[in-house]
Amino acid sequence: MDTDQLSKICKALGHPTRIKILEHLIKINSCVCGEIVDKFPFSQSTISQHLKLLKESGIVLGEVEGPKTCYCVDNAILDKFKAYVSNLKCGVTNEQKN
Amino acid sequence: MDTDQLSKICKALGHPTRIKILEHLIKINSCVCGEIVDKFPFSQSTISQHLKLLKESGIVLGEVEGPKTCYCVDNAILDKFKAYVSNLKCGVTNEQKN
DNA sequence: TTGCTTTATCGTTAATAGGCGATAAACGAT
DNA sequence: ATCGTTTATCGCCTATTAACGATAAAGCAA
Repeated sequence: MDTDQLSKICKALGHPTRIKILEHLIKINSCVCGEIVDKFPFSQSTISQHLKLLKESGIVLGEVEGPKTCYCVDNAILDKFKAYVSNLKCGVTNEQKN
Repeated sequence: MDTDQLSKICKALGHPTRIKILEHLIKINSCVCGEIVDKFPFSQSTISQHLKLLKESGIVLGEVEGPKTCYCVDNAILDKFKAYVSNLKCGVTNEQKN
């Protein structure tokens, strides 16, 4: 993961609602858009937009299932993100691979 | 660390230049603004603005030393940030304290 | 086909971000 | 008191974001 991709993920997580959506997806593993809409005090279009940004950052995947869309976390990307953040420490910070 | 604070830090890191500045600060531990300006292809005002955002997020501290300002990482906040991200995993995700 | 449900997109508005040059402010030195 | 250095802020412009309602699009059911 390079700086650009990391910054995109961070940007996607730079909004409390999107963090909560991500945490929700992690917790229940997979979720249809409408169920997420029900959990938050925003309109369907707003949540759809948040999901779009999360998807564009790569941290979330969306799969169309009939008329619905099922969202889930991309665990490979999440792991890379976590690894990058974990490695933010003195000296070793700038040498992590992938 | 709550969702709002986390989202602010993520937002601050939602730009590649600010991630690089943070990594630079981590690597050399402490740095005067001018030295950072020299390392990046942007104007002094732009870098100063980036530093301001990093400072407002809490991840970076700025200390005035005479005519200069010395920036360094707030390791307590950085550690909390890293802990929060590390705990983003199935089931346990939403239960971490401070 | 006609409808129903679900989700994505469009259009709008207000606010925020990113970049710059110019200027102000703070301080040390002369 | 003035100058030089360093950093912060202002003003400007453009681009992006956040929110909404309205509408389109996709698929299932009858």
